[in-house]
Amino acid sequence: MQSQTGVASPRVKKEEDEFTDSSSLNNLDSTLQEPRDVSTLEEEDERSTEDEQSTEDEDNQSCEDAPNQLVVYNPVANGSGQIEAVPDPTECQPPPFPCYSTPNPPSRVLPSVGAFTVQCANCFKWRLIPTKEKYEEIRENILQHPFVCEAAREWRPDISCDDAADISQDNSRLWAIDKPNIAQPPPGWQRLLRIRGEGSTKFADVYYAAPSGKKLRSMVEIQRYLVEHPEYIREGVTMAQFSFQIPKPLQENYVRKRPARLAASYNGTGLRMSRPLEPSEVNPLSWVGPDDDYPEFQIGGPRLSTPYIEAPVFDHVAPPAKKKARRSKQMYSSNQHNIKIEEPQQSRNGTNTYDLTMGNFVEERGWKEEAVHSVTWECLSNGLRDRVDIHSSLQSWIMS
DNA sequence: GCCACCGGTGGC
DNA sequence: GCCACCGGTGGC
Repeated sequence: MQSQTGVASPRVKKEEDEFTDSSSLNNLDSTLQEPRDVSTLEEEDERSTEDEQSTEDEDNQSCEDAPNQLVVYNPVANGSGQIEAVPDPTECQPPPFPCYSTPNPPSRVLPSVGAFTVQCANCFKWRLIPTKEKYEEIRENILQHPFVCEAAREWRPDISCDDAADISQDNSRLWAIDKPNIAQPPPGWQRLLRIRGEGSTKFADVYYAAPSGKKLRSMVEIQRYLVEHPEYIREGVTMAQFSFQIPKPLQENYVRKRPARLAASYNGTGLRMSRPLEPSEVNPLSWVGPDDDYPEFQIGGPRLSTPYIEAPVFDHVAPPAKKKARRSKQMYSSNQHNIKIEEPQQSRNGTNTYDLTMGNFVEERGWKEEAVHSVTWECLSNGLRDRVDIHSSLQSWIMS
């Protein structure tokens, strides 16, 4: 995750936002654009935040393309988590809160989820999702049922792909990519996501709040709780309805890296196996610059990891071949393609070809999802220039 | 005393 | 490096 996004939000309260994350997947469509999926925004109920605004779409559309109506969640105005329709946002300005553009400004204010957005699989524009519940519903089957703008007509009757994106990634916000297909919590249960402060060892924590209010923080605790409260099991609650997968922040270095363990750096001979490769050594995508330079790189892409207990994943989303299967940056097992990677614009190094599977490529250190979104994939193995696009990603932007 | 939050670690 | 898990603890 290279792309970083700054964020900022003047949020003052700590929160418990939940943020559902999403992630994107790859698909093999051959479209011209990079598809991204969804992102939503949302905020936790009781907590308040400030309004948000939408910004131009990520396709670099201009402000003039602002939609006639945006769905903005205004936690202050209504803490219920409902969204507020804002007619004709004429300006595409940054959110009204302070910018978090500096790399890692210290902050003791816990960030919170400001919005959930989902990317349309057809036009790749990001659409704000009005409520966390709706977001969770979309996310649950995002792989099987990619989100499209038309689906937003449920809360925005006239929306279509012709409308400008509701929001785009920029430095004014911290973005995070959610995992796809995370089951909706059982009725009466709440899936809570708490974003940790910058510089923490983890980006966030997921908790489940049982109907009783009891908070559970791991599958082990869930299981134990269900055993102790068989009534839930009788009601149909199953372990498959829980997932502690957390979203990934797009801002680089948001999470403090854990010092490398000594043993891991050496092979049996005592020789250092390899130093961490600099992104630039490994892949051209590492050149991806700051968001400002490459706004399109900010989109979180598909995080092809396999959901914990979750539902099925696309076949071609090769199970993140556990990293151990990584022989080198290039060779992977099944699903392999010779992929030519081009930076769409501002290329600093032309085109490069790699033997990578989509999934594993995404797993490569350094780039991951955003990178996938920002490149053009060409399948060279069959002589065609098919584009390999990501079509479903979910993301949230975090308010701090 | 509780608990939200953070840190650390074992396993992969 | 990532993830799941859980212990510790500061603030209430």
